[in-house]
Amino acid sequence: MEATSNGLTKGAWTAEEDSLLKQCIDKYGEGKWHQVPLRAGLNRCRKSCRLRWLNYLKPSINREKFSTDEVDLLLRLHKLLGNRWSLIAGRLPGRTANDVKNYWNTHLSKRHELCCSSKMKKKNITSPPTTPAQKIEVFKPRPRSFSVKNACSHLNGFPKVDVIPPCSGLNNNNVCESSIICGEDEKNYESVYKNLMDKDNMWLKSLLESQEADALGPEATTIENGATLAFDVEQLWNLFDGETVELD
DNA sequence: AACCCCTACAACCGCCTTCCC
DNA sequence: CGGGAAGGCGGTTGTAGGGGT
Repeated sequence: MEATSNGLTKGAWTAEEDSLLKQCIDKYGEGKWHQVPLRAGLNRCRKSCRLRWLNYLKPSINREKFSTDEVDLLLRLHKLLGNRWSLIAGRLPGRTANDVKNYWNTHLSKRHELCCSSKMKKKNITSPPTTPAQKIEVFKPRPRSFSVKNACSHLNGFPKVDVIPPCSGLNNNNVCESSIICGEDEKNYESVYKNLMDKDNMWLKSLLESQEADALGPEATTIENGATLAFDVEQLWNLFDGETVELD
């Protein structure tokens, strides 16, 4: 444990600090993180307290190893959403964004790279190291949280949610297309989006909007009229090219 | 036994968005 | 409307622990 210049403690949390934080959250509930250090008697910054609770102490956290199903879902959601860890974690009950991010970085990112490089070989694409990569326009992610007030704002007019194409190897600029959005084909993007948002696929809209309110598992998402829409990953995937993900 | 390397994951940091005054 | 505070996010770093040499 070390102290910062402003006197706050940094580094690994002690069991005593964990206990104090837990007692504080039990008593006052989550939120008002700026008040937590004072209430709990901790010499930690608000962000540190929030992170410790959300990533480690929260009772709902699943600390088991990722199951095959979870890995499968993670791979597919990452393909769809990119590095939107909080969104991905929202569909994996008990998993935190940090868990998902760490798991991806340690277990799956390499597999992802291998996938790209093997497809590159398949397509007989050789990398031209002397050619500098051309700058690709990328659709920036929308704000990470949707407030109730603005829940549908991104659905009015042309939205800016990411649509990540399945990994199909490298493009002409030697860049993996599964991690970027090529801005050159906006019409195609629009058609894909319309397809995703048409009446048969409103579950995706629901998926995007359900981040704040729901604590649902990946199986079902409830919409306004009370109907339950199946969160069908296969259906989602078939909207792109139906590529299957091979697991170890 | 000592050293090195790798993996896993907790924690930090900086930035962005939202909220409130 | 502008500015500051708070909440939240993704990227990155630090480090403990395990395995190999």
